[in-house]
Amino acid sequence: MTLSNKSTKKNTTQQKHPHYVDCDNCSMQAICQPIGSDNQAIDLTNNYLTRRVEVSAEQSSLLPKTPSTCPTLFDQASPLTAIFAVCSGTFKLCQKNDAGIEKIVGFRFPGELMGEDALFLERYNYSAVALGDNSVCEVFVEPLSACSQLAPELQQNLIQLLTKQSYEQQRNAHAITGKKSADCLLAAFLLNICQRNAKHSGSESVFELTISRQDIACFLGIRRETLSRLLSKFQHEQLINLNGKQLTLLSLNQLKKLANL
Amino acid sequence: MTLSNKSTKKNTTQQKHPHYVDCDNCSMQAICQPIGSDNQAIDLTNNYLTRRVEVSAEQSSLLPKTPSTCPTLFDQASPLTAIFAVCSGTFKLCQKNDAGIEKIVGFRFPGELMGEDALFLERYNYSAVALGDNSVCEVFVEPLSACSQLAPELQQNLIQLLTKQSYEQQRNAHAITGKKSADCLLAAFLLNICQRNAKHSGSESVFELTISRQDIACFLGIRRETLSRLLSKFQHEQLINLNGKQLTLLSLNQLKKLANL
DNA sequence: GTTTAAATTTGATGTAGATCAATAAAAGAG
DNA sequence: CTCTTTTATTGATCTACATCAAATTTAAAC
Repeated sequence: MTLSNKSTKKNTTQQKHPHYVDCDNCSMQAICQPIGSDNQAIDLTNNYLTRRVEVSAEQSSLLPKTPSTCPTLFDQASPLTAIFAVCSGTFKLCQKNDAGIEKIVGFRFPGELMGEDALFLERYNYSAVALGDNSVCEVFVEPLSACSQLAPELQQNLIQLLTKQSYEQQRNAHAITGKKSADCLLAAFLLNICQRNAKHSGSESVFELTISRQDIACFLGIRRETLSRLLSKFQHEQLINLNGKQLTLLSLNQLKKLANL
Repeated sequence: MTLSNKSTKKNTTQQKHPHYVDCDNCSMQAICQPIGSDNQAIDLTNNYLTRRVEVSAEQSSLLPKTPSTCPTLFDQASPLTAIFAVCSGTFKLCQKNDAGIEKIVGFRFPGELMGEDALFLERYNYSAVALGDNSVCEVFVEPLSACSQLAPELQQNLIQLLTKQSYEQQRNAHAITGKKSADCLLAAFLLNICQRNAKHSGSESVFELTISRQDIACFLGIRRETLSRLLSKFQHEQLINLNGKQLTLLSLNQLKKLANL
């Protein structure tokens, strides 16, 4: 187990999110494990890594709830200081275009990265907002860069991480874009989020949907009314079941058929 | 000038594409220039780089014209051997999903990369097809990898290249996805391709459109009939002019307004 | 608990773009 | 050059989704 005592303590004080990701299933793994496979492995990670930092709505509970005090991990266009891996909870990634119109460009679940695509411009490409009480691992870029100059293996791992991310990014984009009908789009989305959460939620077909209808609709590029109608339709057709926030996919096969066609 | 004599010769024997990209404007630059800024710079590039390879429809002119003999640079799912930069011409990138439905996931213009996102899986994620008579620079991955083990600076440059690509990829995706109306989508697309070609075509508002209507429509996710109607509408509204393959954007401002809203 | 506000669902109607169908214009073949 | 095939444009209709509007549920505030 790679967690420090401090982190474990945090885990016991807050039980709302039982689904912490294993380090083994985390995309950050390439750069946050001690390098070298022998017994004399050096652990450089202390220089740049902080594990399980909480990012919660409660952090700012004393302040009035305005958009500016919402639980934002980092803001679009601000200078890159660290890249993050989600430990628990869900984040939404928002991007404003030149015209100032805000769009949700993605969601991040445990084991997934945020901010790593800012390494080029050294400014974040989107804002990351916590949906509920979340936690993240934080990798500070400056010391990471310094360490990777010294350790070729770390640098190699960083390349591996970046190429993997590039691939994942494209794959997720492809899962959504180019779907014609809204049915198709929604089916693809539901399958996508359940699959991405399968490893730590324990099931491929059950997921706690903390994302609001508004946010899902915005991400998919449809109206919330349309989304609502479709969810109802899917439920009537026994494709899914929605019980509060608990989403269950009842027929993976039928959903896949819908999503691919 | 960084081109070899051989390359320059090729340039004179084939005049159909006057718009070869400058190496200075090419995304491959980080890894295809001699490293070290001093006079004793070593040139490792001979080990893995071949400049200006032609990829043309004419290559296979003796064979019957079937889809299988079309000028494909590489095929989706085949093992990664090299990554490419476009020197001249236009490529379309096609991707088949699990259901076997083919989609155009992008176009590549001079100075842009192809196949670099295959470094993780070591298999190409899409097929690259030349539209007309094109040329590319070819970087063989195995020797590149070997060289980068020896030269930390090259490895650093490779990281830079990958992070830049990740950023560009996301930016281009964002330019297209999430646009509601087809007008908006088309305006964004026209601006995008003209901008990406501005440096080597010499103009931000003129572009030789070698891509077929079918391919554009497929990429944008609309029907060719709709595309046709929109192009006619744009022409009536004096937003663009189409003369054969010559596309001219008549009002960048109005197009931008259309694209952003 | 009650009250208020926000989020979600359901209903009625309008419109953008798909689909079907027919020309028209380019591009190849001989 | 003519003939054939492919690609692009224009027209008529149909449908999925957006939009406007109201009801209902859920969550937050007190």
